[in-house]
Amino acid sequence: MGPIIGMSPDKKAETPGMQGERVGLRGLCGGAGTLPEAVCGAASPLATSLDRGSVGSGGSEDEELTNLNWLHENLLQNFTLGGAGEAGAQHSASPLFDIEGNTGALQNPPSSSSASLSQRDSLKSKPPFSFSLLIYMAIEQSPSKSLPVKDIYGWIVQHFPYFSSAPTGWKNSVRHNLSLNKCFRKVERSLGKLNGKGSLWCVDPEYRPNLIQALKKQHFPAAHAFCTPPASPPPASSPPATSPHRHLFLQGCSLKESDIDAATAMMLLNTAPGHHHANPCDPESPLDLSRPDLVLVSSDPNQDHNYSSMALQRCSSRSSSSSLDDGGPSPGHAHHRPRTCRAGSEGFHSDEDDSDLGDRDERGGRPRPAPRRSSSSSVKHPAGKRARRELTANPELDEELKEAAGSLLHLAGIRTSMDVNKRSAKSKKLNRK
DNA sequence: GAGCTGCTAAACAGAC
DNA sequence: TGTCTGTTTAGCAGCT
Repeated sequence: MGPIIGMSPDKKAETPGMQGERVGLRGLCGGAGTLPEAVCGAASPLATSLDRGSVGSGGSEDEELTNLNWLHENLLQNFTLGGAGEAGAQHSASPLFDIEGNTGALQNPPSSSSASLSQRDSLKSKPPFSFSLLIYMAIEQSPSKSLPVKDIYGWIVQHFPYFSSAPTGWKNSVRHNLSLNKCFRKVERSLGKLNGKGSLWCVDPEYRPNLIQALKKQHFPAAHAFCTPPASPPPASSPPATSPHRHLFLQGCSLKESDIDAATAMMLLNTAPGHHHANPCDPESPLDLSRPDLVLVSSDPNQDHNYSSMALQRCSSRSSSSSLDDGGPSPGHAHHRPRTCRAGSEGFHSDEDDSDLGDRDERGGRPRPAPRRSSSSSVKHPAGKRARRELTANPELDEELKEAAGSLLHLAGIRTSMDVNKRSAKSKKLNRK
């Protein structure tokens, strides 16, 4: 996978403030970077960045420091503030949350220091994340693990004020990413689409590891902020986009600092105990979020674990390219449609057999989508997928179905992926011998 | 230099 | 009708 650092080094003259953050995280963490590895190292990147950020705010900080500031200001602030910082997060000049948990920082007007000036400047900088990661973060931070495009916009704008003043082209990019990126799946919003147009978008669990790995590669130091619980819990009325942090705080502290990075932080969003909950803040959500069985992407840790375990295994067995788009499944794994969720349904892939009929495009086996203007049909697909996914959300039932389907297909002479896996395993063993 | 990846812009059509 | 949404294509640039 290529430059996942995203917001790729600019090709054009962009909004002011871009030049300072051009170096990006790669510049930070690159071995040849001007900053020592300690900045990106596992020892205490957060403290380092904070120290540097605070020290460097007054003077001849280089671009890397600017980036650290950016990380500090944008991410630490927005993430650690959580729901409590909702109002503040909407304003680029919102005060930082003290990493030590001291909310006293909230009392200090940001305009009182020179650092706040740089904060405001950097907040208008383009974040060093690719759109796919931004979307991923937005979706992952939603309680329902699914968001409509509009909410994704909102999340991005809220957490990255750069986009609030940026030309609207980025929205096109977001939509483009949602459509094109296999990591994101469209979900039927509800029966009848009572709540506006568009669908919900969720992260394909199968590709979540890819996204996580992409985040990992960013060495997102601010993720360590997830370890720092806020002094006061966010209000219950905290918006869905930030509420998951509460869970993050709960679990993050038990982890080694060195083990925590953006990826794990994001994972914690999903694995924090008791994470699954309804979305009280999203009355519009037609999904009954309190019922994980109805939620396409379950937020239940166990469910999700089972749900994506196979995908994880597969992803781990895949090439380490960590491509968001195409780090995807090996050719052996049928992926007829990018958004088709196959995670957790290994061996129950009757759809795989009928799929792959279409040719794949040049990018890593992603099937070329249906002819143009097929959006309506593609929208209808998730229903079947959802049903399948809901079935697979129950491991026992899933196993039964797998076996039943496997038996039927076996009788019919169709080799299921389960069989394929078994055979491949056998063949591997034989080959080793 | 090729291939891959990501970003951007544009066009188009359907849904609301 | 206008806006939003989703899809697709194309071009460009950076990285490996």
